[in-house]
Amino acid sequence: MKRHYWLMKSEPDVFGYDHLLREPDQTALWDGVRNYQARNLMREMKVGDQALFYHSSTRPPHVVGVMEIVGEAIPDPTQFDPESPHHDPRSDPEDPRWWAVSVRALARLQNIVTLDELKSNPKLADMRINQRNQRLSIQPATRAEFDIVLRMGGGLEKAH
DNA sequence: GCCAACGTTGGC
DNA sequence: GCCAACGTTGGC
Repeated sequence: MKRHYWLMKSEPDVFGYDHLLREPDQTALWDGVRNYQARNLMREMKVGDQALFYHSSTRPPHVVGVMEIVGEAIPDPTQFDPESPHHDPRSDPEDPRWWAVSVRALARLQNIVTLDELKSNPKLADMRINQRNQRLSIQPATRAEFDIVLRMGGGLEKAH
């Protein structure tokens, strides 16, 4: 079965790579996604897929590490939680609107790869983040792009 | 804090 | 179905 590759954004102040490392088993539900395109992409994810963890809304924006998809999409529980900032009162529990995958931290990059570096590498010109629709919080990547970013980051750190 | 890009909502 | 108004994202 073919493994697919992704880029997933999160604000480090809200939920960064360090937060993921502190979770039990370094595993968390990627909840709170409230964009249909991003949701649809999450529903395509399979166990074993890998994703770049991208820190947005920070200076400089950058790729920080790599995650593995360890659980396919389930209904995002935060949509039904009135206390959650992601609560969606219009979502029907019988037909949930929002879904979330489980991710596990694999390893940090030796060095972060900044958005500027992603932009200035001609081999990454086709990456979504360098194009229209760049704001999508979940983006597909090719294996080649994934590998290039890892190389730009000096490879992965040894397991934590 | 600004604002461009883009998505969603809802009146018509 | 159109599109204006409004909301969100996220780099700068």
